[in-house]
Amino acid sequence: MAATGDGTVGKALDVLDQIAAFGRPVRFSELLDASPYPKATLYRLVQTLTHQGMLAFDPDRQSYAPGVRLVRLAHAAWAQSTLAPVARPYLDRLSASVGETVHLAQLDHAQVLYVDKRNATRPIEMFSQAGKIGPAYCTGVGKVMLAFLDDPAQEAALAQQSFHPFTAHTLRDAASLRAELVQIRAAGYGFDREEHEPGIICVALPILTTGDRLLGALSVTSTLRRTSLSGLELLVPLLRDTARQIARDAQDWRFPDTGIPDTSGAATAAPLKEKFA
Amino acid sequence: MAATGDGTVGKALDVLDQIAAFGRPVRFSELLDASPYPKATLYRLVQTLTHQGMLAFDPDRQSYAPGVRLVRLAHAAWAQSTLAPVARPYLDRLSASVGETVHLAQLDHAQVLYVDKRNATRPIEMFSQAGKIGPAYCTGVGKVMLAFLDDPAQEAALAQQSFHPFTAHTLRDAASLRAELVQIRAAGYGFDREEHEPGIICVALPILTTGDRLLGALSVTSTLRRTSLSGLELLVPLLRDTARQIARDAQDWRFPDTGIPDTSGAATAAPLKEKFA
DNA sequence: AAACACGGTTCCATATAATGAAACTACGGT
DNA sequence: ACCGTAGTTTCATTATATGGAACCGTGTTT
Repeated sequence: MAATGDGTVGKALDVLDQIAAFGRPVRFSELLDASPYPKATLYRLVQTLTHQGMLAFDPDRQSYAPGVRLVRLAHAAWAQSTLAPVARPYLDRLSASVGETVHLAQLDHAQVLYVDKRNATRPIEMFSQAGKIGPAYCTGVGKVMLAFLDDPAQEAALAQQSFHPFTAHTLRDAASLRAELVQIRAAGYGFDREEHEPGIICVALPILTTGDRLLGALSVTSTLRRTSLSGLELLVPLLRDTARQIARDAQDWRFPDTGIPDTSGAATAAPLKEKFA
Repeated sequence: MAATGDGTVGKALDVLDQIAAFGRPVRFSELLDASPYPKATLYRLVQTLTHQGMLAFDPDRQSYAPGVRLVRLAHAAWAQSTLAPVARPYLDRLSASVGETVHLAQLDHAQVLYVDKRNATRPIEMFSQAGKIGPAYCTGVGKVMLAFLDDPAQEAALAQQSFHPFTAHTLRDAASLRAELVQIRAAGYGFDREEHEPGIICVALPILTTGDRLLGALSVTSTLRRTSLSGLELLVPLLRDTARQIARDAQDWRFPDTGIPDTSGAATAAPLKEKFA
């Protein structure tokens, strides 16, 4: 984690992460126990974040949770900095044609970050699932993305995997994972062989630019009751097409007119430019 | 906007907001033009944010956009600090029974923040996703929420409305809005009469605690081609039930055991507690 | 009831980090 | 080679964050 180090802002964001990691509202003292910062400092950081709407304080429960301002900000992030908006129509199409759960993921801090998803039955596009993170070493999308990282990045990422044994099939160490990554790289796709949840399997492909830079990954998930690894493997050509199309669009992805000085209609850019005593 | 004022962190978050508001990647100089901060200061703020993953820098385009770390953080915020997780099953049920677009919203800085959504079975393409914000004075959920704010809060919120005339039906000023809010408060529900988009109408209800504290709002949206205001009005009883159920659940909403000292299994809380020279 | 412990909040002298004017560098154009 | 624009670094100054300790309010123990 490249975190702490950039002054006060870094510390504040640390605290924010820490609170988010709890996954539930936390009391100040709980935070303090787990924090490297002294009481008064932590207190002020939390105050500032709360005041800024990055944290929400529940007076009843006397506890802090990530605030709604994050949801607002994240929408912008999701719409601009993830593959989701580009990939959307392709995911829809893919989802319609395979009828199974489809995931779109990117790599973030050596972890899998799901940025979009299609359920077998119902299409829902937002971060009820998008925004969720998962382990890289035991998911289809995770392994595939690791496989297509360049060597230094891959090593760095491997070093950060926890290798928690979720199932009997979970890879146990960096060595076996490394071996599989080689295979994945050669094949161009990979599987999750019940490594994360028993009975759940998936096939995944990387989304690569023409220059082989890793953008993300795509997967179709199912259960052993419904299909098999070789069944999923039949989807590879379709997935490969989809991935390629997404990659192509992602490269073309230009945002409207950075030249024209934005004399459009409604409020787009922020006002600001006032004094700030 | 309660923003600027809390030191460096406040400024950094200002900048983040500003960038998010652009809605597209921005160059440093564009930012500078719209920023109250001097070059060097802004530069360092942006650097810090980028280094922290709150911003993403695209070297090709030489521009900044909100970063993926926000998506991760927002997932936690969405799951913990919005009505969405509580309301989910009720929205599903409502959506299934009315077959029209359903929105769940909360109020954030006098604006509407959509926190969840169900698409119509025959979807109409329009705005909105979770995390998206919208105006309060010309949407069903917005007006309904304003109506059930207590007086000082309502006045504060009214003062922040822009009254941009989206359509011929958009309310033009605080006076006419205030008049309608009184009616809405009396009726217990409100409409959007093509005030935001031509042809689009909706009926909305507040979600209130037993103590009449405003939690959020719920709406069903449709088009004039498919139904009418009186058609939508027929849904009010169903919506009222749904809103009440959500409110009830939201109040019961207790998070697991703030008492037990968390000696559970996997990695939940953050590590930290290391030195930070 | 007094003493205590605990979570939370405020103080204040000090250390540290942020500031911003100006100087500098890297490009792209001419 | 020259200029202009966009982005980056420097450095003395100033403002801000820091954190040990004291303080407050509330619930608990003796």
